[in-house]
Amino acid sequence: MPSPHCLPDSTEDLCQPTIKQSTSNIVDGIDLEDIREFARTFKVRRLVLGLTQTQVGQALCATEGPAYSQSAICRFEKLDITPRSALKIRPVLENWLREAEEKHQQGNLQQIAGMDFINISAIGKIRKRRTFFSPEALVVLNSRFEQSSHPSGREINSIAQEIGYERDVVRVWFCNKRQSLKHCQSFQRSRINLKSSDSTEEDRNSSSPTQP
Amino acid sequence: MPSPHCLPDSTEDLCQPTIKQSTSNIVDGIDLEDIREFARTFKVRRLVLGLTQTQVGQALCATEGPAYSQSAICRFEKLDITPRSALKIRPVLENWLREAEEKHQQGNLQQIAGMDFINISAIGKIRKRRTFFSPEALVVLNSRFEQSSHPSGREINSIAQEIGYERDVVRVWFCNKRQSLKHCQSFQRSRINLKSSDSTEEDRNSSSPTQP
DNA sequence: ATGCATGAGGT
DNA sequence: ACCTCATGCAT
DNA sequence: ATGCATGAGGT
DNA sequence: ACCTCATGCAT
Repeated sequence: MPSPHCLPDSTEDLCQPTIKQSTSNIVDGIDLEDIREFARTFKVRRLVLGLTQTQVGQALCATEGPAYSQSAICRFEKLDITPRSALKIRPVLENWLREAEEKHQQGNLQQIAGMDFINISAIGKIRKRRTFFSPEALVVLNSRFEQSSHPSGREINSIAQEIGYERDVVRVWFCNKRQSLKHCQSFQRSRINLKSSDSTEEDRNSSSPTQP
Repeated sequence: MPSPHCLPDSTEDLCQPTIKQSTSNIVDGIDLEDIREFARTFKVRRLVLGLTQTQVGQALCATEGPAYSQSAICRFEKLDITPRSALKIRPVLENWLREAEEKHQQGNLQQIAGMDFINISAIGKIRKRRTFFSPEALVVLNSRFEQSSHPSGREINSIAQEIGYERDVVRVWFCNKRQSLKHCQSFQRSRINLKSSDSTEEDRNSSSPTQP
């Protein structure tokens, strides 16, 4: 398990970079380059089979082992996941792909993708409807986040009241915001690149937005 | 040429839908299904060659015929273009692909992608730096756009002043906003779908955002 | 492809 | 009662 | 992949 | 002087 609590309010630092953003080739004894190559060929072979990410996800539901959603497959192909996650998903996709290609060799063109599901939901708890924040609310949320990424309970109450959304929805927004920021380490990395020799253009066009 | 001026301020209507969003199979005598299939196999074969969209774009620069940027290739593969555009790009990609695969059959693995360009810019006019609008400015712009998608010269002046950006940058924002909206026709199309029979849940969770 | 929601596991 | 992390649903 | 910029062609 | 449309650059 990695160390906990490594976001000390400065918008810097990172815990679990995604593979895509990692520059090194081996992390925690995991060969990232190997995973990168598999992700690439997986995508090619999936497309050759003529299948969408959604279809693969449905097909996985029909197998014995663990299943993954379209979202997970999308993130795997983009390498938008931590090495640890990739290590879990990879064998599942690998095994499924092998079997799918075998069936394809024979003529079972129909049997590869899972049947179109008759969405058997309506079982168990109903999931809360997704909240959409208005642009105005997002302005407030983001500016509050810049002030403090870990607002206290009282602060959350006040923010929720200000923008007119449920308290818990605001709390979760901060959780998700923190989580997504962790995957954004590559922010401002290679800056000293080769450019035009003079700095004239650099000065001429200040990118400061407020200048009425 | 299609009819001009078909955005009568109601956020409805559409002139040039993209192929992706078109539901019919033939438009203006162009076989969309045919283009869809080519786009799919183009992507597969590009990936089999191990090339990125960027590399294809660079390779096209090295050929005689017309060249296209990575952006154009991306939009073609996603079918995020009008049928008319697709008809222009398609033969270019088709010819390039054939030649690339021939070279690949022989062993010229290196010669397929264009050489890494030593970006010979700094010739001719310098392009204006891209403007980034702050979330606050976007809130204003979008609300003004809802009021009127074709603000007069005076109105543009006043908006520019209000948000503190150059007048022309604001004008162009409205142009681009109108343009991108045209490609968004599929907004609210299939609404009468099969759902849970009762309407209880429909009422319980009003999606109106402001409810403090 | 991505933003909000869930749930397991932890303090 | 909060958090993180992996992951999914619905867009 | 996508938002702002450019330029051709048009009123 | 405005517009649309196709397209590119830089993110």
